[in-house]
Amino acid sequence: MKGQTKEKDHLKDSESVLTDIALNAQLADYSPVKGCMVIRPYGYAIWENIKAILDKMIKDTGHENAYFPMLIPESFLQKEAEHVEGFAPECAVVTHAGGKELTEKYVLRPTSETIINHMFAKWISSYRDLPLKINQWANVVRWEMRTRLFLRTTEFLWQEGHTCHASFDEAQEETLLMLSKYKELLEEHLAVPVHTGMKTESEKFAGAHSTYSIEALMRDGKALQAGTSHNLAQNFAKAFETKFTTENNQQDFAYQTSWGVSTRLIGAVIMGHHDEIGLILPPRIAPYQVVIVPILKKNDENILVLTEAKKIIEELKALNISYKFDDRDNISQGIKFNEYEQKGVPIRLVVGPKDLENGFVEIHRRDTKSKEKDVPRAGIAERLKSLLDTIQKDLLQRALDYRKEHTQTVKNLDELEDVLNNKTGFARAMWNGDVALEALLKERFKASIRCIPDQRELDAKIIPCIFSGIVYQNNKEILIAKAY
RNA sequence: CGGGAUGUGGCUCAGUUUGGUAGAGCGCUGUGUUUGGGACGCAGAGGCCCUAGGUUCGAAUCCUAGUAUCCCGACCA
Repeated sequence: MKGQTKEKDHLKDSESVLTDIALNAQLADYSPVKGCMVIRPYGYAIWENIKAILDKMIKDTGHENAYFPMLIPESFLQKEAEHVEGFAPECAVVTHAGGKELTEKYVLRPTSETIINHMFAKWISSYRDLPLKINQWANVVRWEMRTRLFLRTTEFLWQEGHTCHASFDEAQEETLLMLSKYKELLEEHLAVPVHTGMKTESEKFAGAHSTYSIEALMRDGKALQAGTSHNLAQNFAKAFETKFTTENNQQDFAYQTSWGVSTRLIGAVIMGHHDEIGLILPPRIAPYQVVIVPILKKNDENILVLTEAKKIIEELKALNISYKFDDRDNISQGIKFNEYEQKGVPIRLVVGPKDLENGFVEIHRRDTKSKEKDVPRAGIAERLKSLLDTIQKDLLQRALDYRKEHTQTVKNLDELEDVLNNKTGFARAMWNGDVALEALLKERFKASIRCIPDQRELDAKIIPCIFSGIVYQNNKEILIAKAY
């Protein structure tokens, strides 16, 4: 009892919500190395589910998986000026191996544009070799000063897509296509609504021509960049001489893209769906969608209960519902209930002797915390299947409603301050594009321009630039928020 | 890299002020009684007290240095 109260109080403290949920739900644990985490089986299962969905999307859009090495010659990073400047401070470097100091140092990949371009240059010679569309699932290392479980760890897992095209427009099309796939992944499967849009110069990827991102809103009112897609144009191709012969027998540099999402998505799910008890998982990525808890009594009734539970399991399997059957007899059901609630299992199905006698079972919905007794045993699998769909939809709707409540249009800095400090969430505004004013946002409000959204909602002829107060039709619409 | 906190059985911590050779709760093992929302009894196992020096007859405790992790800022997916 004491433990329960303590945990609940803990969760109210928003600063430790992420840590508490990740640890309590056994998604991850701290490693002996600063900033690194161990992804535990339950957390990794979520990643595997996300990975399976996205991997199919990637393949369905014509990409192939490959694997490039983790060690990159240090000189590679230096070939692209902006790139080295952006990544040098956060690179871990291998200086010794085989008991000797290395002549050329190796960088643990912070991202793979350089080594991949080195290979692309060898593989591409003609426009007939294009487009070349590669993806890899890998780990990367970025020596961040401050880390948080899932949201920012020293080593993390991700996928990075790298493509080469014969024209800028084709690369641009690819950049936006993958951005839209990310949006689909987040909204349809993780139930996390996102804004798509372009990053400002100061926020774009080091070495890119332009960067697009998906921006999600967490339940604490902060924004999270949940994925990025870059049009690299010819920046890396020029640095690595990734050239091809055109149809007209001219030499041209390849037009490239890169795009990635990481285990940060699990952080997005945690911070996007939770309550005072703990995690709430969307059914489509839950390691198990239903947990079956039998009520055991150490007598003949158990045989009935266990036999019936096994039958239900067969029915769930037939409908492709993933499940966990917890028949441990040394733990009371109360503890089990609490454990699976903290883990965010979408539905709990309780199978007990008294209910079964009357042909009933009991269902508990994690997202609404509602319990339904006397649910007919007959047709339970179909009932659960449709309930899972409902939960998936409701979670997205809940997040959409939350985002709507926490998005305001602001016309001046006072209104912005009110949103950032009191209402929290996104502020939608107009901006004249002045970089100095963007920097002021960070200094004065500790907020940033999350993106120039694709979905415009403001009228540039009416809403003035939030900094200058001037109305001008070429002002850009922006989304401002405090971010992770 | 600054600021703060903390390193004691698997976990959460007490003990440190005032040195005397280590405790509690939970968990774990066995066993019995329980069982429809966090049960209880009995019997057990389990600890280089972060590391290295120093002071002392004697250090978890005092001194010095180091180290690690967490939290808060500057940097970032």
